[in-house]
Amino acid sequence: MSERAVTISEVARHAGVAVSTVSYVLSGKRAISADTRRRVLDSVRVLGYHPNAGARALASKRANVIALVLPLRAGMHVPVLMQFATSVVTAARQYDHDVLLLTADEGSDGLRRAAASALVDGLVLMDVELHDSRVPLLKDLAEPSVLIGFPADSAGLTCVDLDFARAGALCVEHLAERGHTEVALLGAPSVVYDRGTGFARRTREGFTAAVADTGLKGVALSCEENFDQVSTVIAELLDTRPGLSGLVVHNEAAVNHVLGALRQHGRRVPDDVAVVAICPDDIAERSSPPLTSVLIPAEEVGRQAVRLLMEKLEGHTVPEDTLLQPRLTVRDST
Amino acid sequence: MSERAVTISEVARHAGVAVSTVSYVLSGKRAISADTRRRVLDSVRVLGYHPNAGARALASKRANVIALVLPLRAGMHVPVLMQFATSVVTAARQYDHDVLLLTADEGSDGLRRAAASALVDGLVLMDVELHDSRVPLLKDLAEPSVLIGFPADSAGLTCVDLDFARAGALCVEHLAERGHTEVALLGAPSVVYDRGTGFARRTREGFTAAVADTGLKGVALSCEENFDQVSTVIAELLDTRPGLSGLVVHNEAAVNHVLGALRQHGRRVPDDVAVVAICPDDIAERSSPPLTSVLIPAEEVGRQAVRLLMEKLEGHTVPEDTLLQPRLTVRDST
DNA sequence: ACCGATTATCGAAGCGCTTCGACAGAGGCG
DNA sequence: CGCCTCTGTCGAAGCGCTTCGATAATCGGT
Repeated sequence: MSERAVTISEVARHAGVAVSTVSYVLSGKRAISADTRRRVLDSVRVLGYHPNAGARALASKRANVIALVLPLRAGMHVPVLMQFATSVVTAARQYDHDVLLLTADEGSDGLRRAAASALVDGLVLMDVELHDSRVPLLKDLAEPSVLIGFPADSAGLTCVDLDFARAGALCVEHLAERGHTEVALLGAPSVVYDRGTGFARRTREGFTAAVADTGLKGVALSCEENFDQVSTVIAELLDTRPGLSGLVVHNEAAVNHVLGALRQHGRRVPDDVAVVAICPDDIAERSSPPLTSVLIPAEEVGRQAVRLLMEKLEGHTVPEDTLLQPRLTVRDST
Repeated sequence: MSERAVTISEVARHAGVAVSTVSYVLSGKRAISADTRRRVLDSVRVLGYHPNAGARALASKRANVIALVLPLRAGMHVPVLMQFATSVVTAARQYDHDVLLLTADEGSDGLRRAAASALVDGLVLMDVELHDSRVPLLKDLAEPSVLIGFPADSAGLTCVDLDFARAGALCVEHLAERGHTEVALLGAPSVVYDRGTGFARRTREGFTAAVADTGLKGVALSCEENFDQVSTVIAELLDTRPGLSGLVVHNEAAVNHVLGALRQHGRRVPDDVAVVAICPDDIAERSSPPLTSVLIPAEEVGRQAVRLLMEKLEGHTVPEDTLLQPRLTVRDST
């Protein structure tokens, strides 16, 4: 156990200056002579001074903490969510902010509490539904917020996400270029569509529209996450659609089951059936064969979300919608 | 955007009492007449008062926030980590605390900063290695901490975890009871063992000891997480050990690959090979066939970690080691 | 050599809360 | 009835920091 915490006044005394001078050295909000600055910084180092977060928050009305609101809903792929979360934390630290983790079980009250108590300066919300109960609250809060994902009506909100519609279309276009004429989308579990989760629906819309545009035959299905169900769906698909030769899989948990089921049914990838996935690179690379895929740029999304939030905290206005363009990486499955 | 935040003095004025009286009503630290209490609570409700977290932290020297230190290392199964994290958050809220999320990229400095600035009152560390660089720092900090997992030398620390050695043994004993005479452990990726992650090694030790105790033949292998490598390992195993009929799998990401590989090699589960997994119930239940398994009681571990931390924050002494007993659920794979 | 502008620093007033000691008033006891 | 003990409430003193306005020192221009 170490001794009592060092305060700013001890630093001031040690450096032979006023408390306010130390504060200005640390914040850089007023000009300070090089000599004084050095003396102060030396004292800070020698004494091991760390500003008290509570005092700072009280005096400056800025906690330097943002909330990350992360409900963990059924059917969501947790590793991807954690990629977002990690990049939010990393980005926040670059702006000298910390991250408070809020989960689902308090519901919207958690947001209200954290905001009203000035625990946090702003909010990043993940796993946004089309009709998300947290959204009305956001407009009520004094604190700025950024959503990762789009609700049905995003007017007045700041939202960031991969352009999933475009991603879905991109997969279809790739298969079309490879000469496939009949394709299928295996999407999220049905519960995710039912809940109205934006990204799942938008991928499906992009897929469907692109199928129409390119003149292919195509069908979009939901896809559960256990092997037997995947195997059944694949069997049916192969059975009822003999012309089918291209598969788009937008379901991280099921993607390996899909490959397993194709193997089980004697289909080779990519010779008999081509597969494009929308999933993180590590999953695509680790599959057998490695999958052609559109990755979800979680790191970039998280970083942008934080950047936008920081802009809003500065009082700047920011674009409402930020859609990141998907990129397709060709591997061995198409 | 809502109006300026309500302060305690506005509540006091509204209720016709002193500021300190409001404080005592809210904290319950002094006796207050029923009548006054009611008036104050009414005013709190009417005005929508939320105490300012910074001011409270400054005056009381308690931030009511704990840090959750969660490095996301390669080879760790993220959904399981998130189960821990979620239960830590939920449990913390029950003690009226919030959770600050710290990740790896700041290293130990993040801990030091959060602790020294009084941002947090205590720490919960996850993903502990046998020789964890964060551990020496902990003994230096004034703030109490609890580890989820055990380092090599846990003396002076408070640690909670599933008794993985016992879990490994339990799986072997179950297979022995079922009459199997030759078994294998498929464990974590080799990088996890190399890093010296406690839970992987302890499971292996428990497995090995139990194999010796029960007089079975057995081998413990590490296990990578892509299908081809799993398939190769399984093939070798079946080839070189014709008597092998029991498998213990301690690798959430590989467990489905193991089943796929057995299927590929024409082995039926459980008729030809019995499989016991150490993994969350949802994975075990969703597999085909549903797996006999020992689950990792993430919710319980997280809850205990928080409970112990809160005890320490109260100044109580707590046991150094808390090992939760594993329980095996029999399903269709053995 | 003097004046106004500029630069560097200081002191003090809060930020909103908790907590300590003080103190009225009520109640119990001899 | 006086004294003492509780109860319930109040006022004030911080907690450690930021920020505002004031002031002293410095400087260039004439």
